[in-house]
Amino acid sequence: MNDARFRIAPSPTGYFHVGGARTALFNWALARQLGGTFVVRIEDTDADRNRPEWTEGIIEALAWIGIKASDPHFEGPYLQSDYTQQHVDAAQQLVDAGHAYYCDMTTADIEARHIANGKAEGSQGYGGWSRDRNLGPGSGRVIRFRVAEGVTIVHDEVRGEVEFDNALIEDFVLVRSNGAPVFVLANVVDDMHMRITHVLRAEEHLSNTPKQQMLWEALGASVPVWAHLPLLVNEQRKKISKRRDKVALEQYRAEGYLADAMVNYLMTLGWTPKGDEIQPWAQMEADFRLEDVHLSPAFFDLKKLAAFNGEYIRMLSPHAFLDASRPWLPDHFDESKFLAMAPHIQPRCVTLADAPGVVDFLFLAEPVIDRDAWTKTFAAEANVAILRETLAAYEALSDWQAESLKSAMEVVGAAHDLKLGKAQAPVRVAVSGRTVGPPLFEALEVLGRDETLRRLRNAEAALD
RNA sequence: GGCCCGUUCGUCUAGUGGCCUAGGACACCACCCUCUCAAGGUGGCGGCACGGGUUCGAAUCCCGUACGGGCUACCA
Repeated sequence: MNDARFRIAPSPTGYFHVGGARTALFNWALARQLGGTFVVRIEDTDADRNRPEWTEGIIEALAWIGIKASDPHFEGPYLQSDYTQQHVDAAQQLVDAGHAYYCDMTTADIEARHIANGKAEGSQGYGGWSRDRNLGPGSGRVIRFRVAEGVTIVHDEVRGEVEFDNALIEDFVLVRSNGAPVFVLANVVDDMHMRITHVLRAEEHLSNTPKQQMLWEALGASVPVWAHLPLLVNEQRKKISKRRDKVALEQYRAEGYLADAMVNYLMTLGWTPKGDEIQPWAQMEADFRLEDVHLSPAFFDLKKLAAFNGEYIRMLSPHAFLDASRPWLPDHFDESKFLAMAPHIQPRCVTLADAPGVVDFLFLAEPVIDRDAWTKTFAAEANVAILRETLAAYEALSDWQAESLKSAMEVVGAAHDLKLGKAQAPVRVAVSGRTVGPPLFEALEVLGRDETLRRLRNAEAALD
């Protein structure tokens, strides 16, 4: 394990954001590729958003996408709230060194001062009015950072050099009047204490990077490698958010997306795998480079995700497919039947949740009849006749193989001058209740002679 | 409003001055295959935001404009 240390710093919100998952994956790929460490720090300083079980949820979500707490490269989770004293101490250190000062002005005071200075109501920015008042600690007082003059240049591994004019950065709050440290401070102090060397995070943080860089320097440390990743946006080109979009990783999992498909798709958001875009994790982990990360936002495209998922479902072995599908399957069913049909089910699924719909008729005591399909199919007299004739032919069949079932039906169809495509319809509806489904004769073979004949007789009786 | 970032087919992208008549994938359309539906195969549709430079030559470099987004809290 070398000195390269990466981190993700999610705030506990009750779910794990797909954007956070993408950031985690990029960090994880690099940490492992470089032989470094990936640390997880839960940023729970906002007391309103803090539930112990949410941390567990984050760890579980990470494990699902392959970031296992048991991996030697994994470290944590740490809770930011455990380090509050360090944050406060750092703020005091900054005050002592003259990099920060106390201020007793409230938001209303600042607003009033703006108006008194002839500025418009709602004017923004704090004028550094308490800078030289030499206030000491006291109730209702915050600690603000004294922003020096000049410019701050952020060296970003993906965006190059980004320059910020310090004059445009107000003396920001480090510690609230209630004594609670603010995000920028806590984030930097923790990163320093955890010896973080690489900060890869979403682009939304680029704007407060100069503030953080000033803190690193004022605290006497050398800044980490910065890398701001392109935002994940929706069709409106806005940052995907809980309010507007489906962002919970857990929800995709619950809907039947495979972890491998999700991981592969997430990796393509802001980076392009070498060669085919469908790639095993090990390959992407080896190929990932910060310099290849894209600059423009990535649209989180559900259709593309679905395509990836379908692709991954088709790659599964029958047994792996069965295991993955279990949560969506009935409590009791004939696994050998499912396994026999698996190669026919897989190409018909976009998510694992689609699996039961394709083959449930094989396991149910009675097929669920789609009334429209039934009515439409048997409105044709010929179809009723075909059903009867097929039943008779099947009763007389000496074996029960897909090939024989197919041949027998071809004979019946030919008598009506119909191709198989048309002739199979009434039997499919009678047995499965639907007009669409897996290959019929293979399904009948799996369903078995007795059950098939029983359903055909039931259908015949229902038509009388 | 200010600051910052970005801009190649509908979407994700390849492309780092000549290999570009701009390649691939998803989506869409057509055809083929086919027992339905899928899957698969073949083909098609479709793009360098705009305007100026630089250069023998620009999607690639520079400037401007437009558009989109992010940030602008005693949220994280």
